[in-house]
Amino acid sequence: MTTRKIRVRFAPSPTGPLHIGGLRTALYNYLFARKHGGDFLLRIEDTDSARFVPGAEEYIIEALNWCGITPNEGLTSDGQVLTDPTNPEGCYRQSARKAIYCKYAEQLIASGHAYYAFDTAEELDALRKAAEAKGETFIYNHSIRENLQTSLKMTEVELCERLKTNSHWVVRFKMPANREVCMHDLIRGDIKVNTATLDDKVLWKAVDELPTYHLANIVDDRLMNISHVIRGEEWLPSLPLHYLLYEAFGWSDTQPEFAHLSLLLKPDGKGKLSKRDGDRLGFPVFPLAWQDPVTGECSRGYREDGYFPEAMINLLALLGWNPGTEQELFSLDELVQHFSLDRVVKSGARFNPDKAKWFNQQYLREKDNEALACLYQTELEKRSIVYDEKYVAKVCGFIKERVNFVHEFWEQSAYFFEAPKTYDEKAMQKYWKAETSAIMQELYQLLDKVDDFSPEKTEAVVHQWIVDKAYGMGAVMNAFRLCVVGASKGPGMFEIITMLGKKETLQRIKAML
RNA sequence: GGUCCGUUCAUCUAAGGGUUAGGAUUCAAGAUUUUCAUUCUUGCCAUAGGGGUUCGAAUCCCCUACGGACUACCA
Repeated sequence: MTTRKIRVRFAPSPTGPLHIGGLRTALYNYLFARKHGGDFLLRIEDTDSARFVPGAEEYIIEALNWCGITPNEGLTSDGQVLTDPTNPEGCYRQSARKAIYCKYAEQLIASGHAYYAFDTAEELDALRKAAEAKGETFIYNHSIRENLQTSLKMTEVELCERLKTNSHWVVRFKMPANREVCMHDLIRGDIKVNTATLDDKVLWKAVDELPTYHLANIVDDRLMNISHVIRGEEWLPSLPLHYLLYEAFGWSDTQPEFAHLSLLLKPDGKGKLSKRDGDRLGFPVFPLAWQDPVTGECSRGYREDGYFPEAMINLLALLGWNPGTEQELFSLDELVQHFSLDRVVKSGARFNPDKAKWFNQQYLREKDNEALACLYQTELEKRSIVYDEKYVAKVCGFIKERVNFVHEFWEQSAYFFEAPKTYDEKAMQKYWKAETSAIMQELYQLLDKVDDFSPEKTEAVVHQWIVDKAYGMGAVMNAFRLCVVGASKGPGMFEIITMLGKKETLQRIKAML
């Protein structure tokens, strides 16, 4: 192992909102960088002009920012570019780096590792169909490139003429006919592929006159001194090409190490997690809500659904990685401390919405009452309910173990702010008997005489009365709860009535008489 | 079809040749509580199948099955 500085990048394509699988990739990159005191850069791979979606880049940056996994180089939260002083290019959006890639594409052609191809999409389509009809697979490689319109069989002069008159050309990589490529992946170990099964990938596109992922990615990783490429498994089949590209450029010595992460799978059924699963099963697949600028279609987000970013990070971290201990709750800093690539799981992980909720619940409970009150206040304001912070904080303390999300607070605590409007039917049937009214009447009179409405005092008085009359704890308290809460739920009754005060408590009993 | 990757409870995962295969989520039961929730206890539930190698295999090798990714002038 060399002492090379650890530098990793998250390199999304701005073709839509960032998926939680992508977010996990970003997280692992971030953790790895911080663990080793390295750099984490954000590079935007916008070389597909056809699929570019306005707003996607901003979305990606905001999502990373929300999770607290911000890059220390490249595009940052406010769209500002943080530049590494040793990187004179200083640009992290690939569309702006066209001239750089152009130079390297030419270098590859000059060295005989790539060539110009003039066939059109239609011609290739026809060839593909013809092969299919014969039951064969069409591969654009050595066996076919000699028969096609390429620079390989043209003289310098012919080529110049052709390039002048025909602007429609691509640059393709000249894949060796039969070579074993031996690769190494930090998660999967050694992998071997024969180039005979590979094709002459397009490196430079004619349609938008931009490089493809393969070229831009290799050039940038080299120029930006990337030491480790941590990316999704969907790139594994391209790894031989990437190895060969490094070799063709003569860059094998500084070639980064690779780690391919398995994909996130659907909670049920077959295949990888998709946007549709979220809609179908009722959970978000995106960190932030997103409205498609073209169709206007809306997708929900974890943030808007009430998840805490800490919970999001925690659950994503454990989906495909484990610390080797039984600890499950990790702050971002703790994750940094414990993270290691060799504890990343090889197999794909099904996403589990239940566990996601559980994580949120854990984090909600750990928050102090004041912080929760602050969040709850905005909910209360929507209902035009005004109470002071201290009261709301106490309410939060009473209910935080009964909910998973802040938006469930109201359902669990409305009775702290207004008298019940309805009474739970099943509870009424169970606890409201023929004699209950009379007992509540007595309770009303009993409490009316108590001036100190502290939990200790009211409890002492009511207990004594129940014992004296031999009414039975359950019979009285459950009915009392129905009067005050309207349902069979909530913390201790004496805590509740202290919060409400004497006047409100008596009114609520009276309403049931 | 081809290439590559993968396969331990329903789900996320631990066990890097020797354990009654462990934990968490979900689900179920019980205890506690004036109710609900919490908490606690318990239960259900797994090494895909078949061959090897070995005194001994979830672990190493091979085959099969299944799953996934890729197979674009998309990333």
